[in-house]
Amino acid sequence: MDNIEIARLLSETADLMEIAQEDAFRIRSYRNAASVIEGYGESLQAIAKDPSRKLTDIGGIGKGIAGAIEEILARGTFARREEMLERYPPTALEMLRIQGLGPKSIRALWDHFRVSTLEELERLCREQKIRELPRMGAKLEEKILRGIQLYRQSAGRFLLNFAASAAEELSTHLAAVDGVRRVTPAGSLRRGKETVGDLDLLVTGEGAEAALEAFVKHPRVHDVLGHGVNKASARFGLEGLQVDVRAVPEASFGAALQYFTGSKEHNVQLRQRAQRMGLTLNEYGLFRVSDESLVAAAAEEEIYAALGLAWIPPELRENQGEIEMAEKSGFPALIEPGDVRGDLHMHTRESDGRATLEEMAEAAMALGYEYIAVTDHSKALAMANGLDERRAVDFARQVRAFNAEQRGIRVFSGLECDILRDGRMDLSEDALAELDFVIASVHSHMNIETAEMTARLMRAMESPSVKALGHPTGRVLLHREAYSYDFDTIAKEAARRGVWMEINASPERLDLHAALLRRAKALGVKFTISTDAHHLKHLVNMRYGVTMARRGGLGAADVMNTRGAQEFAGSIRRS
DNA sequence: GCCGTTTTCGGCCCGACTGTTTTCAGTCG
Repeated sequence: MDNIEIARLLSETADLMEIAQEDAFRIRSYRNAASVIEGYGESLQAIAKDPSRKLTDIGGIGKGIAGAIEEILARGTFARREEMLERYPPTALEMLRIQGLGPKSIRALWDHFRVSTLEELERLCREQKIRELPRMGAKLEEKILRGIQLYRQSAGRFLLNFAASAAEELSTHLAAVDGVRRVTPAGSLRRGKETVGDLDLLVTGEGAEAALEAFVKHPRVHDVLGHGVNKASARFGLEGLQVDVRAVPEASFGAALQYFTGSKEHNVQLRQRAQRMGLTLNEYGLFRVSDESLVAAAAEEEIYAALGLAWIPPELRENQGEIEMAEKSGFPALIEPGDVRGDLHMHTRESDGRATLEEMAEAAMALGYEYIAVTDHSKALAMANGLDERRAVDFARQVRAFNAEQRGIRVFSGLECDILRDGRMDLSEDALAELDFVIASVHSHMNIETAEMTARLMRAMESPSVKALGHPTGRVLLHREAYSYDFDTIAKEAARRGVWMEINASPERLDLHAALLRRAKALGVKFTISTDAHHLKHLVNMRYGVTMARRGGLGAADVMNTRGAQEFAGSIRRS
């Protein structure tokens, strides 16, 4: 039982307690504990086992929740959660994910209709029954129907970091089997797609068949859907991510990797190309049609080369013009994780982060960064304890003192300043001018009309302090659509003013995405890649942002935080 | 349920929008 799962059980229970309308502060304690545990560096299981340690020494965990955690570690659940699940169906948790439905409405629906499935809820909306309840009407029925639709679209897909950590866990497990030569993720995970439907793992070596056996016996693998000598499929973890493990002969590894990496559309194009050349391509290799002789199979590079193409980075294999590029000129070098020299968006305890400035700086230094910008929220985000003018200026002073100590990393004082509804900055220009690096972000009024949102962002960029637009589309993967504005207009203006666009590396956002990155780059925009870390452990999410940049065809030169500290400092200096 | 203390009980974050109302509850961030 790892920390993430403990956190999930606590947070789930908090959701159910909310439906049960229990004391709001008690619920908050559960949520707070869940968030602390999720970001906690050490395994709670290890701490619980160690007689010299106490769970209650962790801030946010008191006697009650420590008891719950011990119960979870002993038997996988705890009394209050079980009690809640008896009162409300597990679908109540699903309903909470539907936008527009909150705990009170779910409670009312349950009390009056005993709604226990999404299908029933959908039917009640269509039959216009919801409006029979107090304070509920036609608009809400429509909103719920839209919400259910969005929920269904996102169901069965998983965030990139979830798929990556599942892949790592399983790869380690399978690589330990005797005779296994290598375990390689393929599919949308290898392409770095924002969300992953299922996970493909290729295993080579004499032990490959034994690895399939080990896979289906893994403690977190269940619901085995199929298990032969070449392939095993099953579900992984509580979330039920489908995983396909394939045993692949070493001699055709390249062909298999190419085939199972996809995308489907990319592969269709490749096969058509092969056909035109009198060749045929499948997961076993590239063959001559005339005499069925093998042309290439062992390595991807050989296959692409035999098709007259430069090797195509997996992130680009989406049939978006990459084949034409591979045919003509090949690719300019894409940005690599090692190119990034600093992280320019993170939060500390000053607002809604979990660590201090010093802790963040130290962790960033351990990652090899030369500099960071600490960018807490501004006061409009009251729930995040955002900074007002006085605190922002104090903070800048604090950062100057930190830098004076020469601790081996440079910190830029920053702010993620809210863009108010009318496009004004949340803090005065005087206060913003004290800071080194101001990101402007939208966190409210996200459903306004296209024209109004466009004007709002245009006005935000008028502030001379604004250096970058944070999470520029505002999308939250599997949860919320991007807000609507004229992207080209904003990108052009950003390019003209030298305002950079952020690639937010948080796996929930990955914002901007590939298509908009291409568009913005073509319009002359420069970018930053930053993690938006709220915990120390979020700092490692940088790699997902780099993946996104690669998918958008960016090189190191397009990204400002690949510059060394000196040069970067020069680029944010006020003229 | 946690925390911190003026140490065992009181405080814990809040503003705005939406859709439903006719003064506000529920949701969201």
